Order: sequence, then C-alpha cells, then structure tokens
Amino acid sequence: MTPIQPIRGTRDLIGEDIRRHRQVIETARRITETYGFEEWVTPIFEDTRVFSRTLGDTSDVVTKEMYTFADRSGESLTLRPEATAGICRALVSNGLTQSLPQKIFFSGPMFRYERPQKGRYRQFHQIDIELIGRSHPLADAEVIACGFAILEALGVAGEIVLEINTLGDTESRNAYRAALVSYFAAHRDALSVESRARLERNPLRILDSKEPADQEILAEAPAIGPHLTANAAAFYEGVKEGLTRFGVPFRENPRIVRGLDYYSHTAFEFVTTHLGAQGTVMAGGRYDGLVAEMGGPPTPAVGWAAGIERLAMLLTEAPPALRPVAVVPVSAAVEAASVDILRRLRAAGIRAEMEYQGNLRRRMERANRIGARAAVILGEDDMARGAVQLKDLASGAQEEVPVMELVGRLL
RNA sequence: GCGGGCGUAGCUCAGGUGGUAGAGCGCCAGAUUGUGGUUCUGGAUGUCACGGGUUCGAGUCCCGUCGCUCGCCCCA
Repeated sequence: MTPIQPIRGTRDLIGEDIRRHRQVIETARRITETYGFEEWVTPIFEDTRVFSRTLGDTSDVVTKEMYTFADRSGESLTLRPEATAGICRALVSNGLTQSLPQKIFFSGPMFRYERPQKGRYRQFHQIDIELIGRSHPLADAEVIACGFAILEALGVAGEIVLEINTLGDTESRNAYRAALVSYFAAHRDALSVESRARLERNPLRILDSKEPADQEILAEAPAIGPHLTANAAAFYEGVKEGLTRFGVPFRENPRIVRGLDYYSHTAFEFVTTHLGAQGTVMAGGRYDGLVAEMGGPPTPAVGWAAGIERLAMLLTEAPPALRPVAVVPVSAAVEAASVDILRRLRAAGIRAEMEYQGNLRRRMERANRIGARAAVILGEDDMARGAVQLKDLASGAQEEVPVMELVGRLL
C-alpha cells in the first residue's frame, strides 16, 4: 500500500527540529515576559471577515493565499494567515479596549497557500508581540528593542541588521503616494510589467521591487521625507531616539514598505543574508487603524511577527536533548525495587528511564543508545545492602552508592 | 501562479553509451548468560517517487503526475 504523504508545505517537527523550534519560542516567552508582555492564545480559525476586512482587498494574502472553507453550517471560516487581526478581534471581543495598554505575546501556527520554499511552508509558525493602546514613539522603540533582545538571546543578532522606515501618517502617505504615482507614471514604459500593475493598485510596493528593470528608476524615485507632516517627522525622530536609548543599532532604509493596508508610521525589518530569498526574519510596524477596522474604538498599536522556522534555521547548533539516567535491574527479582528507584528519581525532577526487556548487556546498550549520562545498576546483592551501582557512562567509572544518597548524587 | 535542478535501502549517496540493483552509516543477530561505547563475524534492507510509452529487455531513453529543492512572485 502506498503510504500517505504529508500535505505539501507541511512538515513534522521531530528530534532536533522540535528542539530548535522550542528554543525559539521559549526564549521569546522568557524575554517578552521581562518586557511586561503577557501571552495570549487565540483560535486557529476565525470568521473569514476578521482577515478580509482588515488585510485589504489588494493583498495577495486575501486574494489567493488563504485557507478558506465553509463549515457544516455554511459559515465561512479561515485558517489564520497572520496573528495581528485575530489579536485585535480578541481585544474587541473581550472588551479590553477599556483596559489599555495591552502588551501581548503570541506564538502558534499560521497558514498560507504559497509555493513552499526554503524557510517558507504552508503551515508555518510565528512568534508575535503587540503593544496596543499607546501612540508614543517609545512604544515603537520598546517593541523593536524587545525583538532585538530575543535575537540576541538566540545568538543570531550578529548576523542580522535592523532596517527601519516611516510610512508617515495618512496625510503624509497620501501626499507621498501622489508624488510616487506621478514620478512612476512619467517612467511608465521603463517599468516592469509587475510594477506597472502595482502603479494602479499599490504604488508603494514598487519601492521594494527586485526587478532589474525597475532598479534604475527606483534609484531616482522621490523619498518620503519631504512629504512628511511635521507631526509624522517628529514621530519618526522620536522612534530613532528611542532606539538609540534602548541600545538597538539600526539602519534607515526608505524602501521598506508594507503589503497590508493598516500600517502607518514605523515600519521595520530584521534582515539576514544567510537565508537566501527569505531573508526577513522579523518584521512589523505601527498599525493605528486596525482595531477600529475590527469594530473597536480608534486605538493605536505597534507590533511585529517573526518566522520561527527561519529563526530556528539560524541557530548555529540545536539545543541538545536532555540526557536521562538509566535504571538497570540485573534480574527480574529486583524489578520492583528498580521501579521504586525510578519513581524516586523522577519525583526529584531527574529525567530517568528504565528498559523493560532484555538481559543486562542489552539494557546497558540501550542506556548508551538513549544518551544516558549515568546508569543506576541494581543487583540482588546490592539490594540486600540498600545500595546501587552508579556508573558514569562517559568515564566508565562505577561505584557503590547507598539508595538514600542516590538522588543527591544525580542532581 | 511562473522558471531551473532533483527523486535509488531508515540516512548520505554510487550505479559511462539500456542487459533483472550496490557502498558507507544505521538496524538485527552472534563473539560476550552481572556491564554499554571500541573491535570482529554474519544477516535483512528496496514496487529504483507514481503512471504510461519506446524496446527482445528500462534505475538508465521519452511523456505525464506527485513530491522535494533553488529562484521569481508574495509576506508578519
């Protein structure tokens, strides 16, 4: 019979893969806690409108990448393609717009129907933080600083660069968009086909085109700076000052834009050159318009998301598996006593295992195979003395230890 | 959605020009019935991704499908 294959773009996390994955999540959980973020868990699927209403009609995520289906009652549901929309829905659903600010840490699976590639899967996983209810530039700086701290704790910050930009407020962005459209329209014939299409739908996106045909035109394209309102310019300065104060190095990149419509002001990406085309490892920005889109009051917010798979790939070495202690009864007569020892070790928080079958040699082999750091060998004569043989499996040294002292020796 | 590369044992891979499948690692057993790792000996690896075609004969050539991978696209 032909074995059933895993769904395209999904993968099993086993062994080293899950240890890397956990390392990312647990590091993020620990660091975000010190920054005052609290973990939320929201449903993996939502009413389709949670995403269609907020992500914008022009985004590819909504138009062709969502896993959308009707449930048995005919309601349209969607497996979440990103975290922020669901978090904002939860904020409104739980009446928490009355209890601001909220600082949220989040991690879990996301789903997008994309062509799989290195670091890109159809079920992928993100860590995400959101700071909702503060419009001060220090909020942006703190959110970015927290992300940077996680990258540092993972030991990958050295190969990653933070790039930031501002999209301005609505007034700034409209003025800038108009300037871009008139500039690109004047060079329309030289633009790539894709970029000509974007000119109608989403002209800002032309800025991060990788088409060689566009590069020359982009080099001379107007920057947003002159179009920023005084407020927007001051806000951007405030964010940069804040980053300096938090000790986060950054580089300004006027080409950073956002594909989703609800962003304003700060946009940023942590980028590495180590992952080929999928080089953005953590990205986010300010989205002051989103909570209102979800039916709540106008509420400022800033956050980021990061791909766990990509971070896991950047970890230079996988965290090692926890090495157990192997309990080895020499004969069936001491099996019950061995289980007592097993229980005693586990109750003390020591990872301990016992093989159920095979002779002594077989069980010692097994102890070695599971990477045990030590073997606790119990024979009938040992039991009579209230002792065990404790063998260090690295050095091979073995000595007799009274059962009462065993836990202390292994902690 | 578009383009390139690749699918042979559990893993990593070898198999000029077509002639019924191999290595290393790992696995199992023994040397060794109260002591693992090292060593030695023996053993099993398999619809050659799947389906069709060409041929006396296909792992090898052709077509299709599926999957993986790299890039494009897209993206927190």
